[in-house]
Amino acid sequence: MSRWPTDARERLERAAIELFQEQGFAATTVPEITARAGLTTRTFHRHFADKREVLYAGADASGLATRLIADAPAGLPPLALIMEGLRTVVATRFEGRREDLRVRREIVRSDSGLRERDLQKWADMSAAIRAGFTARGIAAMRAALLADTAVSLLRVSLEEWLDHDDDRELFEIVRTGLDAMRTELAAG
Amino acid sequence: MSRWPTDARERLERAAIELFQEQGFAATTVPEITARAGLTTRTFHRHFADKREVLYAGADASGLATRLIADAPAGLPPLALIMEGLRTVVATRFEGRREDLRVRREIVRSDSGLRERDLQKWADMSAAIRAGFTARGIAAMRAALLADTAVSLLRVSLEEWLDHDDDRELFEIVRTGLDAMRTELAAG
DNA sequence: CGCGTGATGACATGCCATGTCATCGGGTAA
DNA sequence: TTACCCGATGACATGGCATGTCATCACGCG
Repeated sequence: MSRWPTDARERLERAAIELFQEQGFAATTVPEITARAGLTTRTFHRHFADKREVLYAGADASGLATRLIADAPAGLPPLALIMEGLRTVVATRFEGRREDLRVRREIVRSDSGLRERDLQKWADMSAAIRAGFTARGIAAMRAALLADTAVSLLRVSLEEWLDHDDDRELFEIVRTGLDAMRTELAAG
Repeated sequence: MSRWPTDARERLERAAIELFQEQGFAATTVPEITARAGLTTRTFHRHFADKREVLYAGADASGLATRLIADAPAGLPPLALIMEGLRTVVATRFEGRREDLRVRREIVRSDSGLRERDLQKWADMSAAIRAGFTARGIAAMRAALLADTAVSLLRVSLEEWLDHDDDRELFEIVRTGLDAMRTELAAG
């Protein structure tokens, strides 16, 4: 055992999300969070770069994307790789967490700073995918377009999934989105 | 004539960008900017919501996108509308400003907060396009995917254009990008 | 000629983020 | 066992951003 309970980070995270739900993100101060967690402000910023980052603790979709691309069979075409990757991401990070994700989405929507941070996280994921593709020898611009397409597909599908309450599976929506893009681009 | 020179906003903008180039964004304080412009901090925040926003004064690509979609002929297919819109945006906002845009890009790249703000601006543009499409009767998810595709095309092409120094025109790169996406999606 | 209006200045405040140093328990090696 | 190092936290201080509030003052309008 350590001198302090070892779950400081988790306590801060729980306290923060509770307070965000109770009072809103902007109305919650860092001292309030640390008071509820029994810690100090300085310690909060040792665990999280800023007040927004606490909402993304343990997310790291970029790391997962990097691994999935690196581990994919060499011959797999990029688009197939993307769909396989999205299937895994959906299964491990989204499926079964719909209510939790709705709560988080409401908090993010309520604050402009959080919306910007959210965009940054998606951009990080896109950058990771792009890097994975360039590492596989795909040209820069093609890799960037593929990465953006993958992220857009996932993000738009996620919104659709959270908006509605039917029992469509998220990945099914992703596949529908891909078909939509296909016909859109083929037609023009 | 007014009591004060009427160009307060422009003076602030010029002073800010000068200082950002001289010392960097983070190292420049709002009082420094206002001192150079001969104004006060409070006045700065009357013209710009925050220190980052000064870099996007008079940009408003979202407004342009909204107008372009609203004014487009009713029968025009979405993808054709996008390419026509991108041609206009490129011509009126980007073409001929390559060096200026490179300077701004360097400033944005240097600061994480600015990178997030930049993403927000692109997201605003995507939202404007999406709204324009839904107003034309296109279903929500299809509109969102189209909007993201348009913005991604523009953004990736812009990066390519700024990265290189040949005399390829920006819109030519956009067209190449569209072709790349087409073959990508058709192949898989 | 007096008054409203709009832009600015002056002042104060709350909070975020961060640098620095002290403290203290636990693990490690001699 | 003991002495020492390490890592996590507390305590304190500081700089800067963003914003609320009220006063000031020229201009134009009736």
